[in-house]
Amino acid sequence: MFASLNEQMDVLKKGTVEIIPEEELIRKIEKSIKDKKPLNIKLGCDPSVPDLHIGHSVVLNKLREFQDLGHTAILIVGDFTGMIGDPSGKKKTRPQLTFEETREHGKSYFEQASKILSKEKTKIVYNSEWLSKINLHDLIGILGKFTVQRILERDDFTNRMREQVEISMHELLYPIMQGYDSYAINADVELGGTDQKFNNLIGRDMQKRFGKEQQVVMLMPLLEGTDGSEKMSKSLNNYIGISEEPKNIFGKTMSIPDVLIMKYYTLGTRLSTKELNEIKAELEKPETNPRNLKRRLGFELVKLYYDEQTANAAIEEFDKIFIKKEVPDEIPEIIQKEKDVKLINLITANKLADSNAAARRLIEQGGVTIDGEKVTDINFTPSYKEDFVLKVGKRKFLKVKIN
RNA sequence: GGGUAGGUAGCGAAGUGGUUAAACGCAUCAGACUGUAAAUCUGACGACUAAUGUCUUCGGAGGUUCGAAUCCUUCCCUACCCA
Repeated sequence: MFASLNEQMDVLKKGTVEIIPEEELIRKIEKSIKDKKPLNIKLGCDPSVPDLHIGHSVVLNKLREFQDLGHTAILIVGDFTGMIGDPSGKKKTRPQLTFEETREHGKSYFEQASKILSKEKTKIVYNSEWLSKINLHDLIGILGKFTVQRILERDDFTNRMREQVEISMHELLYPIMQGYDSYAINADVELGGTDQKFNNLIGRDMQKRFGKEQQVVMLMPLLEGTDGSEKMSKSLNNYIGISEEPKNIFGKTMSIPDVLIMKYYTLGTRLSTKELNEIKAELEKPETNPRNLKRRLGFELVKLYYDEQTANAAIEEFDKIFIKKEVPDEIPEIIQKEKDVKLINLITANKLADSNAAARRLIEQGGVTIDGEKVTDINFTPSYKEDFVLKVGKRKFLKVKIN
């Protein structure tokens, strides 16, 4: 029923940065094959994030691969820890969420994650189940097993100390609580991004200190966003959301720098090692135009979250707008009744620009066309005699109908 | 509780009485080019206005002044040192 050790390790090591310790994972898998018992794979999800993006998909894809190998995914919704906020990679204290908010986000996280995970093989638990039951007495017992130095060791805290940025008391507890989760659910393996190394290792410590078998920590790389430098995140607006419209998933993929193509293939899709090697070879050929591989990447991503047909349609639309510079098939329409509205006001009223000043700037800079004709007069008023297509900037279209 | 340094546009960071809607960098947007929402180059980047111009903004509130991000009073917030 389980794949062989080598097959499993091949899949699991794909794209993975670090396995701590690898021998222990091998041992666990051997034992699982022998006893026909799946491993518990823990993934903590952060309910402060309402929308999942390709960056989150990196660990989720790995978790899916574990599932495909027969193991059990345990998704821990950090509804309790979410009230603290993970200090990982943060320069500031996070805003604290209420319990209700974390619950809601947790639900939506699971719904979105289901696009990647196999629902039947996913156990979903909320860490408030056990964390809310810990009283101060228990907490003192747990805290006594760790030292201040051990907690302050982590980079984020060290940096914040150095840069004189505040650290709130409750943030120190975050790794402890997350580590306690591993103990509570008997995790065999904990998956996480490399920024989770510290937290995940505390989980290992925690299990050891309470006399349990220790989890193996598996770390996945962090995926850079479409800007090519920063980690993908919603706040930096360099993300590709997995629930976004197909044309946006595709378009945003086309905007990643060429150097990231291979990384996105490896971490964002679930192509096999063999397929990845083929793409890599192709990419390295001097006669290859990277654009074509980026197109295929965009196709694969849309296919993953929608289907093949939608993916093809997304390519077509992209070509139409950006290569042939034509008008897409489906664009928003309005019916314009008033006849003496100036173009500037028409643009602002339909939210194609934030303010009249912005609309004026767009016209001045040559970013506005009517039926393909560039408009440069900022005082222009359309005649409103027949329907026309208004294009503002690179990708905002509006069909104005006269009734 | 005492002391010190701070809080400036989406972010970072200049500016310490008037030519400051506020340098510069990043981000963003537009144009040119192309292999594309890549790269590069050019430009724009508070709001209203056809324009001259007007209004709002430098943690909050009040004040001094012809004139304040800049001076005074008071309040709020943060870091560091001492206790």
